[in-house]
Parts: sequence; C-alpha cells; structure tokens
Amino acid sequence: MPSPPKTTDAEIISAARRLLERVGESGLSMNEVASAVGVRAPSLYGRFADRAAILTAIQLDLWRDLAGALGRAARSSDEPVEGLRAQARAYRAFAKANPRGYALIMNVDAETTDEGKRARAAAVGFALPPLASLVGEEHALAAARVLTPFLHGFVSMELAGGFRLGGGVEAAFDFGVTTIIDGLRRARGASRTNAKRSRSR
Amino acid sequence: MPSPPKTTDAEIISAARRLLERVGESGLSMNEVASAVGVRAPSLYGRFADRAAILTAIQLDLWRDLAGALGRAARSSDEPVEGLRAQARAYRAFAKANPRGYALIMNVDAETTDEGKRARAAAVGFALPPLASLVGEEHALAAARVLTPFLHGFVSMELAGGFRLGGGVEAAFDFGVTTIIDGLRRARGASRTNAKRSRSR
DNA sequence: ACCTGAACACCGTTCAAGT
DNA sequence: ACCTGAACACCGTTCAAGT
Repeated sequence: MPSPPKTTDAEIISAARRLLERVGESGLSMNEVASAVGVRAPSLYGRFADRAAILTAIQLDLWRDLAGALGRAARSSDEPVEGLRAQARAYRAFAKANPRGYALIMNVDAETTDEGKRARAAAVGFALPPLASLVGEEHALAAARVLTPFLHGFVSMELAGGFRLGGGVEAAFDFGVTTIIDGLRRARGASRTNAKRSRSR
Repeated sequence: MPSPPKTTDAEIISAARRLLERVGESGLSMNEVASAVGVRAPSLYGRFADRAAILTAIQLDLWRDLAGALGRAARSSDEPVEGLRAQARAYRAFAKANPRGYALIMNVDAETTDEGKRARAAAVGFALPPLASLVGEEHALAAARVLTPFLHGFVSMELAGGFRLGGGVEAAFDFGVTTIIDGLRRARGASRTNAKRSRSR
C-alpha cells in the first residue's frame, strides 16, 4: 500500500529559502524545514542526502534567479554603458531582496555542484559582451574582474551594515559604477598588464 | 581554597582563532576551544557569556590585526598612489593569511561591539588621507567607497574560489587597483554626484 | 513507496557540587 | 575563586517499523 508523497523537492527548497531569509543559515534546521512542508525531519533524507544538500540546492536556485535578473537587465539595452548600469542595478537589487541567500552563494565554505558552477558562470558571463564592446574583446575578462568585485564588495558591505559615515548609499553606488566604467575605458589599449600578450603593435 | 586559573582570555581567543582557521566557524565548538586550552567547556562561561561572545572577541582581534597591517602599509610611503597600492597589497595579504577570519569579520550576521566598530572604522580610515590628496578632501569618502568595496569583493571572490577563467589573479588585482585609482583621479572635480554640495564653482 | 518514532552522538548552556 | 560532571533542550542523522 504505497503512501503518496506529501511534498516535493521544489516545495522543500522554496520553503527552506524563505526560512533562510527569516532565521539565517545557522538557524535553518531540518526540523523547521520539515514542518514548513508538513512532514517530519527524517522524511527529508529520502529526497536530500543531508542538510548540506538542501543548502546546495538553495544555492542553485539563487544562482538561477540571479542569472535571470542579470540576463533581463543585459537585454534591456544595446548601449554597453546603459546595459552595464542596468546589470549593476539588478545585481544590487537581487542582493537586497535576498540578503541571507546572497551571503550563502558567496560564502567561502559553500559547496558547489557542477550545475551550480554553470549557473554561476552564466551569471558572471552577462557582463562580458557589453564590456567587450567597451574595452575590446581581449580586455573584457580583465574588465569584468574589476567591475564584478566592486559590485560584490559594495553590496556585501552594504548588507553587513557598512557605509555608516553618511552620504547617500544609492549615489555612492552609481558613482562607483561610473568611475570604474570610466577607468576601464581609459585603460583600453593603454594597459596590457592583464592581457596575455599584445598582438596589435 | 581558591583554584588558580588554568588559562586566560587571550589564550582562549588565540586558540579559538587558530581553530577557526582549521575547522571553520560552524566547526568551532565550545568543547574543542576548551580542550585546546586544557579546560572543560563549562569553564569558558566564566570568561565569555556564550559562544557568540568568543566569536565577537575573535573579530575584534582580527580587526586590530588588519588595522595594524593597513597602518604599517600607509606609513610605508608618502606618495599617495604608492601608499594606496601598499594598503591594497596588505589588505589582500591579510585576507589570504586569515581566510576564515576574514570571512567572519565581513559576515552579514556578525554581531559587533562598540570596540569592534571603532577598530573597523580605524581600518577603513587608513585609505582616506592618500585618497584625499589624490581627489581632494571632499571626495575622499566617495573615493573610499569605490576602492574599499573593490578590495573586499576581489579578495572574497578569490577566497571563495572565483577567478577560474584563467589569467593571473595577481595581475588582475593590480590592474583593478590601477584602473580604479585612474578612474578616481579623472572623476576629481568633474563628478559632483556623490558630493553633498559643490562649493568650488 | 513513503513516512514515522525512537534512538544515537553531538551541541550550547546551566548549575549544584567539589576543592 | 575557579573548575567540573551531570543534566537539559536542542541538533543532524540512521533505521527498523508502520501503512
């Protein structure tokens, strides 16, 4: 006499994600996740290997959401600078909407699956085309390694309660994005520090 | 018949810090901290309110170390660009030497005491003088809000295992620092986006 | 086929008892 | 004065038993 499932993987993940935002990673217990989907803790082990597997699944979910938001932003404009600005805004908005989740996917100790790595690469990748048209194909990766760290650093400092010395955080963010894009434009061609070799000579 | 102390606060903190780097924050148990200093877990509660208090004490210790390293770097050169470069290198070196500790002090969920806030402000403050001579007193804070997020973002992405797309991470870091300093120099005076008001007109 | 209570080894924390 | 074992409420996880 087979028992019908009381829940699904997807329901567990989304319940766990909501719980994560409410109680933080260390507060996310198997008991609470289970009771949020109307089941007992041991039942979760039929679907996920352990607590870490649930966290990993949440991460994948978050990476996909972030990649989606960045993709939409990228498609919002053909003009590279405007496209980059839109992505920057979308990135910050995502982090502010999912602060605990954002911290989770950026965590040092986070385990990642191959799927997670792919979703992560996709998210990072959306900045490359506009950067390429801004600084040239061969400097796009180097440029991404300036802009992306700034975005991550800014929002994670903001979420951690930084920027308390006054002044608008919104304006500071825009200023940072503008300054970096300007700096990158200037570095175009001039710097070969981070290019493997300079062919055009 | 008074029992002599078997350990000290300082010994506990430094043992806990070593343990943190080895096993990570979630692996740092009161049992292990206690046994590392030759005592039983309940004894720790005579010195620290709870586990969170030990983590907070570790954070203060780390902020002081970071502030010390940045201060030394700041004093290494009078030339603002060279001073900023030295601080950037010191910042990255600190994070790489204390990866788990670095993650701890930057954590969203971290509690902070007033002492911690002061040590944190001191650490951030060392970049202001060279930035002031680079972009002017009134834009120094805005400039710090571009450079510091980049530094934090870069090292935390590096520690999290980012930058796997090839190319030298070292060179990428230098390129970022250079690009941002250049961008900030150019923005001097031109941008009033993030200044409260423009007096010089 | 799926869910469950009971059990195990752990954890942070409290507290009365020891010296 | 400081340290300790015992106890409590929790936690993740396993597993035999239920339907």
